[in-house]
Order: sequence, then C-alpha cells, then structure tokens
Amino acid sequence: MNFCSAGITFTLLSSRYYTSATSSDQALNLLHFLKLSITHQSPKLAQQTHARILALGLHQNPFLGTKLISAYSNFKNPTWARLVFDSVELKNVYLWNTLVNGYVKNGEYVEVFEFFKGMCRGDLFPDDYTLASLAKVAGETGDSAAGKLVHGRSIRSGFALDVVVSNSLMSMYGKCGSFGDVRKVFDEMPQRNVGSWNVLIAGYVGCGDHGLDEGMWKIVKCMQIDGVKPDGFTLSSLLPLCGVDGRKWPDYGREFHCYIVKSEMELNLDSDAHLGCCLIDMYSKSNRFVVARRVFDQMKSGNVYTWTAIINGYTENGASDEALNLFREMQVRDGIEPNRVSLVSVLPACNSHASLIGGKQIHGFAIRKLLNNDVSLCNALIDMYSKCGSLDLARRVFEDDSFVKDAISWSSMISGYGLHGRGNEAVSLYDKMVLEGVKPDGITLVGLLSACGRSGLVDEGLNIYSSAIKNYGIKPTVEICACVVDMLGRSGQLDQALEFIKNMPVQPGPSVWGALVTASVIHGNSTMQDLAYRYLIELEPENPSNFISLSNVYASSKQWDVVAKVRTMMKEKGLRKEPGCSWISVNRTTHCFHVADKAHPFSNSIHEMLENLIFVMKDAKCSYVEIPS
DNA sequence: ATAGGGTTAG
Repeated sequence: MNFCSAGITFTLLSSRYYTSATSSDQALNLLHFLKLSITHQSPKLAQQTHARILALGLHQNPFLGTKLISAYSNFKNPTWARLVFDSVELKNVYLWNTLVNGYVKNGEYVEVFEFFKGMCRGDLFPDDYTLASLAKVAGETGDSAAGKLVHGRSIRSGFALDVVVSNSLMSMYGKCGSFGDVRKVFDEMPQRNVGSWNVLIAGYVGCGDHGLDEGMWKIVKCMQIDGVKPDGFTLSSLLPLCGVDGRKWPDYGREFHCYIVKSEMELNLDSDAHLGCCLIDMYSKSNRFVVARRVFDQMKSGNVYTWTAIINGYTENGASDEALNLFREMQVRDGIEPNRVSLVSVLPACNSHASLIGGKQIHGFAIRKLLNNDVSLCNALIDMYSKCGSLDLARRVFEDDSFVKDAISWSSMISGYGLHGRGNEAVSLYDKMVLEGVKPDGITLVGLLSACGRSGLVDEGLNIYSSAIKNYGIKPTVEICACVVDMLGRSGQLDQALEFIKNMPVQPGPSVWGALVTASVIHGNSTMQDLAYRYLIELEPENPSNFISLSNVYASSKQWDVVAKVRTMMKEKGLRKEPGCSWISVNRTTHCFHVADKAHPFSNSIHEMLENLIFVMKDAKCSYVEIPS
C-alpha cells in the first residue's frame, strides 16, 4: 500500500499541474507530500519531494526545511537531516528544535548538547521544546548533572510551568533513579495531564520494590479522584505488576482487562500491540494461559511481539508442543520473522522435549541472522544444549568469543556440568569465574551446590556456601538452603541436615523439607522421613506429588494399608496427579514411557537391556539405583 | 503551515 500510494503521488508531483501554481502554493503542496511521506513511511517519497524542492529553488523555505529534517530523522537518517539543516541559511528555533529532536530520536545523544551550545551562541533562545528534548537526553544517558542543569534553566526561563517540560523532567529524574525528585516536580506542577500521572507511575514501578505496595494504589486512586482517566500507557505500566504476586493483587489484572474493554481501548493501537502484549503476559504469568490465548486470538493484527508473548506464555507454563507449533505458525502463516526475544522464548521448549534437532535449527537460524552475539540468546543456547544432552555443544557456545559473557552464562555452564554429574568440573569452572572477576549470584550458587550434591562433593559444597555468602554478599535463599540440605542429606548426614534446617537464616519451605524427605528415603531413616513428610504436607497440603511420593515409600515397604489410607486422603481432597513420564528422541521419533509401561513394541528388549545395565552399574558400585518395576 | 513528554515485550 505504501509503495503504491508513493507511486501515485509521485506521478502527480511530476505532472504539469504544478508548473502553473504560485511558489507559495507549490511550497504548501510539497509540505503536504512530506507529511504524507512520514505517515506512509515512505523515504522514497521524501527524497523525491526533496529533489522537487531543490529543482524549484524552494530549499530556503523554513517550513519545508523543518519538515524535511523531521522526515529524514524519522527515516533514521540523521546525516541527511543535518545536511538539510546546514543548507538553510536563516535558521529559526523550529529548525534547531527539529534537528535536536531528530538526533534524540536516533539515539545520537552526544551531539545534542554540542548543538545546544551552538544554538545559544546564535541569537536564539532555547524554548520549551528544546528543554523537553534536552531533558530526555539527560534521562536516556542517565546524566543527572546535565538533567539538573536543564531543570534549573527550565525554572529560570519559566518553561517549567509547561506540562510537557515538567513531564520530561520527571521522566529524566526517574531514569536517573531519583524518585524523590520525580515526586517533587510532580507535586509542584501547576497543571497535570494523563502523561504526568503516567510518568509518576512508571517512575514508581521503576524505582523497585515499591511496585506492589500500598503507595502504588494510592497514586492510581488519586489519579482517578483528580478526574484523569487511565489510558493505554497507564495500563501497560500497571499490568506487569499483576499476576506476579497473586496474593496481594488477586484479580486486578482481570479488572484492568475489563476496564480496557469497557473504555473501548484498542489493544493494537497504531500497529503497536504493547497493551495486548501486556495482557497476554499478565495472564500467562498468572497461569491463565487459556485466557492469554483468547486475548491473542482476538487481536486483529499480530506482530512479532504478540507472537513472542504468547509463545513465551506457553513455554513458561510447560506447554512445549504448543509453543513450538506457534513458533512455526508465526513464520509460516503470518510470515513473521522471529527476533532475538522470540528465539530466547522458544528455546526452553526444546529443553523439555530434549529436542536437540529443534534447538540446533534455532541456533542455525540465529547464526544466519547474526543474532548469535547476544548474551541472553547464547545463555539460552548453553542451557538448551546441556539439557538436551550435549555438554560439548554447550561448552562450544560458552567458549565462543562472539559474545560478552555475563554471570548467567557462567551459571548456565556450571549447572550444565552439574546436570551431567560432573561436579569437579563445575567447581573448577566456578573458581575460574571468580578468578576472572565475575561476581557469582544466588543462581550460580544453586547450580553449583546442586552439582556438588549430585557428585558427593559435600565439603567443597559447604565451603563454597559459606564463602559465597561471606565474600559476595549473596543472600541465602530457600533454594540455596535446600541445596545444602540435599547435599548433606544425600551423603547420609541426615542429622547435620536437620541441624542446618533448624539454624537456617530463612523460613524452610517445601523444597527444603522435600530434600530431607528424599535423603531419608534413600538412607532408609524412617524417623527422619516421617518428620520431614509432616512438615512437607503441612506446608503443601494441596500438592499431589507429596502424597504420591508418600504412598510410593509405603508401597516399597509393602505397607499396603498405609498406601490405601494415603490414596483415600488424596481422593477426599480431590487431588490428582498426572503420571510422570520419560521420553527419548531416536531418529526424529520421540518415544514416551510411563511407569511399568510395556506398550512400546520393543518393550521386551528394552527391559532386557535395562537389566543388563543395572547389573553393570551395581557391579561398578554405583551408590544407588532405582529398579523399574 | 513548521517542533516536544509517557511502555520497549524474555
């Protein structure tokens, strides 16, 4: 459509019709074409009009000059914008402001303050438009000193009374991390609009852990008392806060959705689907991905962001099949090319399927699209390769110099070694990480401690635990403590594990008691087992896995009466557990196995092989082997 | 007739 309209207008442009018009009429018409070029996103039309302007000798017309600069800036061509600016002899404040704003839009922040100086050297005074742009630059670059200068100048010149200038200043303070100043500017504003409230809310969200507390709600309430209606921007700031902690904000997400529907807000306004994405994301995060899907299906036009949001929703909810299907559909049906985020979102779907081939295809795509220098993507690849069984390929991504490794890259690789039972390598990689000056975080520690636990490296693990907490200020989380309990427990030190739980710096959660349960079952300590189960079931009375595990323990010691009791209890509570299964992909076919499953055509030979393997393992004095029934 | 702020999707 764009090209078409550009073609038609060009025909008009070069027709004889214009030759008889006066020069001011011509200028007006050319201005119109420049506007069209911007609304239709046609750089070609802008260039053609520019040629016409030059041919007709209208290039000193300030209106045309300004529009040209604005058009070229919109088409990400600040160099040409600058050339136009230089060619206009009498530069007015509009021309300056448009160029400055063009630089801002294209992220050329360094130039802006130089320009500002140049502007002040002439006879021109920076006005409210200039100040708004400057404030934005200070915010984007996090330069609070510059921001304060802009603020001072705004006050002295009286432009701080302007709503947009003050909004920009607030936004600047928010980006510089001083929420107090955001609030101060807001409170002192003589008049506010919905944008002012939005900056305040965004600043409040951005300043961290206040996100969920009362203050946020007070702001939203005050906004309504003030008679300002929340708009799409407001809601897209608020929606990400919903669904994260369902306990505090039970159904606000749904209420916001209702509000959006009632006020007839468009989910994909102006081809921007941000609001729709926020809804999809919110529903996915609150485990309501059926609703998320409905929102997705109802949106008129999907773009790469909406597709990515819904794919991400499916992967996070463990629906890998659906995620992979959608990933395909997005490309085949809608012809949308996945971006960096889409790839990062879909990769975990390969993990749970152990789909090495799918993961490799995505890796190949990333290389072709030159996306493989992105940390997040490489981290996802490391994770995918190690979870799909190929530690070597994971290591190859990790060793590649084409991306800058962060703490997550190291943690992923360390966990990979852990998953493959190579605790010693995990530990030495951790040592290297520390040596290279990369600060480990809580996630690193979880990966490393579980690696130690799996490989029986108890003393190493305990040393690492205490040194990490002391030297790197890592807060011992429940997950970390659960790893320590697991480590101690698996090695048979059940009493020490219990002692650790008693003195733990955080409240022991289900994962902690679960670790103790597993350990006591392995080591046949029924006293400890009963104690751990009691806590576990008290904490998670609705989790069917706990009851199944309890019943399995009694089943293995043939205490069928207790088994029956547990099963009845589950029935009374209405708890059901999807049976777990394992699968393996051989020659692109995935074979799935449940407990005691004899359905596979080669079941007999599989079991025969399994028994051989168990025999070999027992002979090799492997610590414990679960014998399948 | 010409110019400005608010979200950036894991």
